[in-house]
Amino acid sequence: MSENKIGSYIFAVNYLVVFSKACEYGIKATTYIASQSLEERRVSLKSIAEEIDSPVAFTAKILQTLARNKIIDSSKGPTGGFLIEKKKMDEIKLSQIVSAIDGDNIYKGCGLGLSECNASRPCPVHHHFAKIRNDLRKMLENTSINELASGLEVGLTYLKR
Amino acid sequence: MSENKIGSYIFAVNYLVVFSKACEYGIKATTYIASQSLEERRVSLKSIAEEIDSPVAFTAKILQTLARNKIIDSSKGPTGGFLIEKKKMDEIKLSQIVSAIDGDNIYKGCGLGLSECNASRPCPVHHHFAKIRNDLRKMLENTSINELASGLEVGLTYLKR
DNA sequence: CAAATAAAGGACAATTTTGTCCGAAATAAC
DNA sequence: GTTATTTCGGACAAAATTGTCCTTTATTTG
Ligand code: FES
Ligand code: FES
Repeated sequence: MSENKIGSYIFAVNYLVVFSKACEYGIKATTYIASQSLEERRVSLKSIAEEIDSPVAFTAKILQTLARNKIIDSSKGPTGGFLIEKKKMDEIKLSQIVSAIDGDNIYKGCGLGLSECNASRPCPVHHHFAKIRNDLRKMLENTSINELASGLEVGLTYLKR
Repeated sequence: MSENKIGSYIFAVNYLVVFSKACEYGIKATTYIASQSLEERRVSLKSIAEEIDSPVAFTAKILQTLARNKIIDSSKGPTGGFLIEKKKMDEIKLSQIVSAIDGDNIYKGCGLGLSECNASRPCPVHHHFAKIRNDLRKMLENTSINELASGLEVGLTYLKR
């Protein structure tokens, strides 16, 4: 992380963030749970946090949100843990995870923070921006958890470094 | 802004943020200053903040940073204010503003927060993500302030609403 | 039924980002 | 030189996000 000064204060940089931390953890957790569900294994909070390299308690909050949104299935008690039904894996898209965690009305925002992105009254970067944002939206809507989990299972992708 | 619950707390959502607020204000301010500089007018902090609809004191910090980075020119005293030399406008790209405010090593980050984005050890979304991030980088590197300022001057684009 | 286990949930703490306030320094006009 | 104006810079405050701790609730096993 580079440090840069703005006025008197220093603030550490968060890259060209697209997802919040909560979302990052949510996507990674869901992917990991799915990959284990492919093998009929329920996974515990602890093992998830370890596998995706995330703070345990914070991850718990996110999993609760995902469970309330029926994206993942949770059960308490011994042998409990998290699971995703195989038949649902193809239906669950990245966009749903993002919506569950960061709320709806996502892709709508103006790149320069205008209260509304509107092509008939565009901000200076609208034309440049809209295409990229649209590509991102499409990508999120077209990418299924099944796809991500498969890549992980086969050892093609990784969840930590 | 939608409200969404994560666990016990409620947090307001910041869209699929790409720029920080500081960056947004920086881009808008620079664009406005440039559009006025095309007409040989220096502009004051106050008028900038008003025109781009941003908090005055916070905007001041950002303008200071941009001035230190020689992206804009500032002068004190009566008749003082901010200015961009016409001959520099073609050279100043969005990427420079972003770097000045949010620091360097921007476009490098992994979409899922891995410590490093690495194609030979990719995260599950790397393949989907890299293209979008690259498009964004190119866009920022190719868009000049002159271009943005011209659109604004002609009344094709807007800075608030 | 008791004990052990694991998620749910509430309260709270740390950090980061955003935003404010106010005096200092520079400069132009008188 | 004094005054008015405008940016600079430091300290501080608020808000949002990220992260922790601890108690409760559900469930399995013996
Ligand atoms: S109006 Fe700014 S991105 Fe569309
Ligand atoms: S490794 Fe995650 S985006 Fe490249």
